[in-house]
Order: sequence, then structure tokens, then C-alpha cells
Amino acid sequence: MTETTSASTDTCAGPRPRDRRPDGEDRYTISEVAALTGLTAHTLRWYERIGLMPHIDRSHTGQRRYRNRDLDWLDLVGKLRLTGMPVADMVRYAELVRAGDHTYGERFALLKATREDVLARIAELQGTLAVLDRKIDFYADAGRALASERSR
Amino acid sequence: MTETTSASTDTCAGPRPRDRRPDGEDRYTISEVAALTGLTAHTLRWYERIGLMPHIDRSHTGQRRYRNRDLDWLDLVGKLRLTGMPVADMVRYAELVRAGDHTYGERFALLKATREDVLARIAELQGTLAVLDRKIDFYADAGRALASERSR
DNA sequence: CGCTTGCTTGGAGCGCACTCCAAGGTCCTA
DNA sequence: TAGGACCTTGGAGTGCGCTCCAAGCAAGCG
Repeated sequence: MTETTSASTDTCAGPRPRDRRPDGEDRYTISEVAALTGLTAHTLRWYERIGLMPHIDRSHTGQRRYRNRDLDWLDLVGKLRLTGMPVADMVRYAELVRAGDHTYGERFALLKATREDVLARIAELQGTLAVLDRKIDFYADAGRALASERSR
Repeated sequence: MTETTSASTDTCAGPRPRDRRPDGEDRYTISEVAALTGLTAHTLRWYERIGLMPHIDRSHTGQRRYRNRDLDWLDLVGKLRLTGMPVADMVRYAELVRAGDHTYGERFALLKATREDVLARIAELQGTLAVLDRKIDFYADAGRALASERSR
């Protein structure tokens, strides 16, 4: 069964066109990752504390050395954050990934549920857009009315 | 100038197909409004405290009696909330409405900026959707691989 | 009359997602 | 070898948007 899981670390994110170290030298300090992701170093450490990150390599003196796969994971986390998914749910997903291949089904279900949430949120936003456009038209008309009032 | 502002209370929300009292009798208790909007009575009182609501009528004993125009306003607030607009910004908008007709321009600008935000958020969500779909495909493929593994 | 239900107020408390602090160790450059 | 920038930790603090509490008033019912 293990041979079916060459991508078992869940790094199916596809090519990231981000600054990366040349081959093999993918070790970033926390402040480099902060610059690359837009998160603060505080937040990166906090993500680790709450179990949202996989194990992060350390230098011989204990400093974090992030790898490209960690950046990929942070990309995904950033996307999920945009959907409004609570951090606790992302931690749940991270736990499933750590737990191994037997959680594929559960991860799949979680992703599909999230997909539905995103579709619903897009629909909500489009409804809001409609309301906003009606109000904007109203104010545009009111502006024209005031203008013609003034010119009279 | 005032005759151009028959809709100056900003109630341009259009027809609301919600339960309403028959003509003229539009006085709702706080718990009725809570049921209609999905907000709690606590939240409705809090909205009032922070200046997010217009003045709400009171019964002879001091109890709140909401009117249809208040429900319309709460509809708008609900929509804006869906966009992620901070409550403080909505309060700002409410203040502009209370301040009178000379704030039309500012309200117009605020609405247009909000519209742009909504479009940006929709685009973000669609980007997230793309990532999600790629991962979902990955898991579907992995599922199929495992299934064929088992049947072999 | 007592009882229940619903409303009033100011203020305190909560959950989330960070955000920062203090005290100390390490790395780099001159 | 000194100085400053950067890193480490556990724990405390912050801002937002509610959410709830205590104490009390008013209305309706048997």
C-alpha cells in the first residue's frame, strides 16, 4: 500500500512560482518565511505551537529551518484562511495528514465540504454585490438629480 | 433641494419579501426582530449602543418597537457583514446617513470601495476554489489507486 | 395576589486569531 | 572580541464581535 503514496505528504500543491533556493538548498529562516508569506514570525511560531505545522527542521543550534514543502503547506493554509475556515479546522486537517494514509477518505470529505462552503460564500457575496449595485445606482441617480437641481 | 430627497433615509433597499405587519402596523418587539433577522436580542441592543442603528421607537413603557425601515436597515447591515466589513465601518456609514443629505458623496464613495472589496474577495475565493479542486482531484485519484490496489 | 414571561440597563466575560514581551542564546561583521 | 541583528521560549495582552449576567420593571393570567 505504501508504494501508492509517493505524494503521501499531501504536497500536491503544484508548482509554486515563488522565490526558492536553488536545488536542494531549501532551508529558510523564520524571517525569510515571514517575508515570503506575509505572516509574522510570531504567527509562524504560533501555528507550530497549535499543531498547524508539520515538524519543522532545526539548525544545530535549534533555530527553525523551513523547507519548500513547508512553504507549500503555508500556501494552502493561506488559501483556507481566505475561505474563513477556523484555525481549529485547519489543525484538524493537519492532524489527518500527520496520521497517515488511512485518513485519505476523511481528508477528501473535509475538502469537499470546504469546497461547498466556498461556493456558498461566493453566492452570498454575489447577492451582496447585487444589493450594493442597487444602492450605488440609487446614489448615482441622487447625484444627478442634485446636479440638475443646481444647474436649474 | 429637499424635494429631491424623498428617499433621504437611505431606504432604497427595494421590496423585502419578508413577513411584515399589514399596512401601517409595523411595530415589532425585539424578540420578533431577532426571529426575523437571525440576530440575538443581545446583538440588536449592542448594535444600538455602538451607534449602528438609527433611533428606535419605544412603547409607552420604554420597550423597543422596531419598524419596517429598521428591518430594511438590518438587512443591509447583514449583507455588509457578509462582506467582512468591520462593524466600525458600518457605524461610520450609519453616521453619514444620520448626518444628512450633504454626505451623499461620501456614502457613494464608501459603497463603491466596498463593491471593489467584494469583487476582490470573490476573486480570492475563486483562486481558493481552484486550489481546492486540484487537491480534490488528487485525493480522488489516490482513492482510485488504492481501490485498484485492493482489487489486484 | 402571586407567577411567568418578556423587556430594560450597564457592565463583565468569552472565543478567536493573533501579537507582543522578557530574558536569554546565537550569528555575522569589523 | 565587541556590537548589533536575529533567534529561542512560555506566557501574557489585544482587538473584535458578540454574549451573557444581575437586578429590576411591566404585562397577562388564574
